Amino acid sequence: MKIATFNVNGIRTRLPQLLRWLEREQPDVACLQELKAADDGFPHGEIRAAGYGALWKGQRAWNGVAILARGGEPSERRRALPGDDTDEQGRYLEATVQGVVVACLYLPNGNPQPGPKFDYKLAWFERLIAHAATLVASPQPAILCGDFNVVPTDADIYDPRSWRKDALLQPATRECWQRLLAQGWTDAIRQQHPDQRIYTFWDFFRQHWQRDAGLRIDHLLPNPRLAAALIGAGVDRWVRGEPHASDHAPAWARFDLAMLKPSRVGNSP
DNA sequence: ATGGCATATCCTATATGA
Repeated sequence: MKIATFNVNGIRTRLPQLLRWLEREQPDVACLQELKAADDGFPHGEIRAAGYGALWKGQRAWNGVAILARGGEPSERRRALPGDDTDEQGRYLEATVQGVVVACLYLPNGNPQPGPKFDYKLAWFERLIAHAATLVASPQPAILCGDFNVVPTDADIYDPRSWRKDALLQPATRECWQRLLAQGWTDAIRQQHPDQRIYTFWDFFRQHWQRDAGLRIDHLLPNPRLAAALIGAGVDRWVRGEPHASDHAPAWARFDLAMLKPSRVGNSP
């Protein structure tokens, strides 16, 4: 089972690129972020025609997340993080696909920092950590994937010097990331490639893509039960080099679900 | 400190992104 995450940066503008990627890479699950479209602007017909069932939480102009499932329909579990009923932003969606709990998230950017946007980022992160605690120890396989807007270490960026004040590299941001992983989540790409420079985002400025000056901010975190079946991870870099590309490339992890022993939950004793 | 580019909408101007 190949699970992928892709910040499309506008799903209507990016639809041709998205469909080409789905056709070529055939992910079983695709978590999308930054739809930048309201619910009724989601191109459900085209995505269904490409062979994918979909759940989405839209928002006009900004944010917005979706979960696509190849050859089936994701089964919805939640449409927002718990912990703040006043938070209207479309940044979280959770569903079950083929028995795997898939959380699609778009963590706030947080710039400029310090300031209210950075406060919102950290508060959102705390809500994620609290909710993730309920998923990590589950006997059910689960995975958190999305645009975390976190550069975990200085090995995850081409050169940290000009980014030191950025919200993505702040010690407080990285401390939240460490605390999340300490629950037992596995950073799939880093686990599979401990020493490689791997990026998922290259901004549109200063020829950063052409110079491979990127950041690793899109992540896939399986819980211990699912991590036992992890057999590969990577980034579909070719997508970033396409005409009219998003500034992110899709990241993915592959699991051999046959490796999982039967769960005690939902099975006869 | 600013801007480089790209996307969105209240679209020839402004907010947001990372």
